[in-house]
Amino acid sequence: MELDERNKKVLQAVIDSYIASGSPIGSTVLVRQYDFGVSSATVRNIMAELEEGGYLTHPHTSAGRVPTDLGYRYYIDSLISIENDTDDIEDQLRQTPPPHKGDIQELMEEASRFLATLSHCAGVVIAPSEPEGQYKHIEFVRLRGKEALIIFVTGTGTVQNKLIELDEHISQQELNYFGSYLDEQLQQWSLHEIRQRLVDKMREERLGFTQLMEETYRASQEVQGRDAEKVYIGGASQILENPEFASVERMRSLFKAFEDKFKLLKLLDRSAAAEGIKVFIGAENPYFEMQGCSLVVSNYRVGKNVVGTLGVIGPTRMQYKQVIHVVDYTSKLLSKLLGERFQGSLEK
Amino acid sequence: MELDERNKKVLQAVIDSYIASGSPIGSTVLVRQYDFGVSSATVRNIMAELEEGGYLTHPHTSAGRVPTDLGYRYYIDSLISIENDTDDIEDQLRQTPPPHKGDIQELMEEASRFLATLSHCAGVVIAPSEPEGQYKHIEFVRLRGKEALIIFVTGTGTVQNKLIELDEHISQQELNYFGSYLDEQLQQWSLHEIRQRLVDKMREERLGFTQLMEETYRASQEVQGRDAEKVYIGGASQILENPEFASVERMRSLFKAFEDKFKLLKLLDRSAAAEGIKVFIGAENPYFEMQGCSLVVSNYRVGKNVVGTLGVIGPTRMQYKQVIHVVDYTSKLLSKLLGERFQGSLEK
DNA sequence: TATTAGCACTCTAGTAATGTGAGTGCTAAT
DNA sequence: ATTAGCACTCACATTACTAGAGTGCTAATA
Repeated sequence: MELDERNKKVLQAVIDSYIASGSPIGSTVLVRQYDFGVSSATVRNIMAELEEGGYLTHPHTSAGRVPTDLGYRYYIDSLISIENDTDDIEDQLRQTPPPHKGDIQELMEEASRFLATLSHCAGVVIAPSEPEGQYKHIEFVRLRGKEALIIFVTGTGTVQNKLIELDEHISQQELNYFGSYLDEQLQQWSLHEIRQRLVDKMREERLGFTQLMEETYRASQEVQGRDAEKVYIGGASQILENPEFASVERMRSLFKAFEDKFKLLKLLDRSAAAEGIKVFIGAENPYFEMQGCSLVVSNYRVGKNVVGTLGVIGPTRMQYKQVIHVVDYTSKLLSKLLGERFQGSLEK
Repeated sequence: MELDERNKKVLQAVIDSYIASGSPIGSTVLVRQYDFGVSSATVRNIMAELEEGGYLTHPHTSAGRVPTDLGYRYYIDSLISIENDTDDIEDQLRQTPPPHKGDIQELMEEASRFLATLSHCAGVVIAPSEPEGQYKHIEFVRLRGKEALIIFVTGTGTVQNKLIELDEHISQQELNYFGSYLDEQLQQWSLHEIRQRLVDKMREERLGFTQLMEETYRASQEVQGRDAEKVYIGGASQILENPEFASVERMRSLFKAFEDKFKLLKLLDRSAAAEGIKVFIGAENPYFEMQGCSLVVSNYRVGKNVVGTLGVIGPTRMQYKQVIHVVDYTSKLLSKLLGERFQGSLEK
């Protein structure tokens, strides 16, 4: 269904007004607030058309109109760019202290809180996966008995470690030897390649470190995914400020959903592939059965590589314009902050 | 005020019944449920006495009695041990999969969830601080430019790392040299002693590594506290199952409190000193202004050393008997699990 | 003297009755 | 095509009423 210019204007007005007030919008209120140059009766007719088109609904006969998911969709896709009054949020952006450098974990936590504070919704950040899994250094440390620790240091300064158990009784010297052997290899090869080469080496040469290699291989695989699995949720209580979550039942299910971070991960990961900002409205969210929630997601990158996802979860009735702006800003900010760290490692 | 045997029995009955039902307890209901051998009128008189003593209150004139904080206090201190019917919870304990070994972080997360599942409240665990800060190994890794990474490996296999910046341009060889020097020292000295010795050495001998030592010293201090600052909250949504948190306002403030992990940390740490299980009822909680919440805390240890705190946060009206049991059980379980890891390091 | 039966009194929670007002949808006039 | 006018609808708030659980007091009882 095509919308003519006037209908668009009314739809936008209804949604803007509804987002601002939270209660259904009636024709009289609308003409008083916006100046369409027509009477409320005409607006009523237009609204009826929009309802027929599926953009608006009625909670009940004698109530005003409320946007549907489709309405929001249209709003996001076609209407939101018409005007660009994001000055107020721009101010807030400048006033809110940005996440600062430090521990990667802290950075992620702060970023999620940053998102939450500015959007008044829950902020979500998925930790960066190491780009191409380049390691700068691999270290073996003997612990008691058969146990040893493999330490992976990435170019970004992230350190991962994994406890392994060795069958044979390998001395620290031997471990050091193997470690420096690996280090040498690391000068040329990415983790992915090393994995391959390790397996190859194991077949052709019968090195004494067969088992150790095998363990290292496994450990690197596990360690690889570990960071990427981390989901940081900040300011979840922000979302409760919203009147639509006044019902205890909804609140509870929302928080249950937050606790199941794995699902969230899947949800966000799904959108990581595409470029730019994505908005998922209400029932469009596949894994997130929570009704009445929207999602604004983007991803952040280092250089050309997308390394992580971040976004905002809030009620369907959220301040899309501002939230989109905030998410966009944060993703660029995070990319920049991470870029400063990664730079060195890429020129290795 | 002294309570005679019969009054105690009634108080216990009221609290038990109130904990079970959640609604104020009237005299008639009570005599029907428990057999005191007296009529409801007498029970009414007793209740009036108990109210005078401050153990019970009235929500309003024509309602039953509800325990006060003082009532709960008396219940915990004097009444709860009289009977010991924790068989049902014992069953659940056995049926719930215990936290298993693995990453320390995972272990903590699982422990907090374990607590939550069994107590139907929020579970809180504070990560173990390293006992006496013994390090097994210290490693330096050069990154780009002036940056370097110090890696601390504890006897328990926990790895901590800290990014530092060096003024001079120290080569990896020099770093290795200094690292092995430290490693050598570590054979004899605990971190605490090394700290001291580092400072001393810096004064008497004029080693070339002055700045590096200083950085290492600072880093170790920071790293030392880092783990202990971590608060794991599991199953926060469990607490919402409780009817007393039906009000959105209370729910919100509770979750806000959860987000302020630092306060929680203080709150729990305060109780870490004392032995055994501690119960803080309602307004007894100092930093936790949240009304109507109780806290059951214990700590866990490795060998003789208390290394961390764990507990449960729930409504004042919680199943104390069972929760206390669960917290006790979990603290012992965690001590055992950690003990298995630490054992090796202590015999170093 | 402690206990108990009986009864008047209190207060909440739930239900029904009622009114108000915002808002629609239709029709007829412009 | 637009608009004024009007009947109609429905949620929401207010009020009134009732039922019931529970207390606290008093007088009778063992």
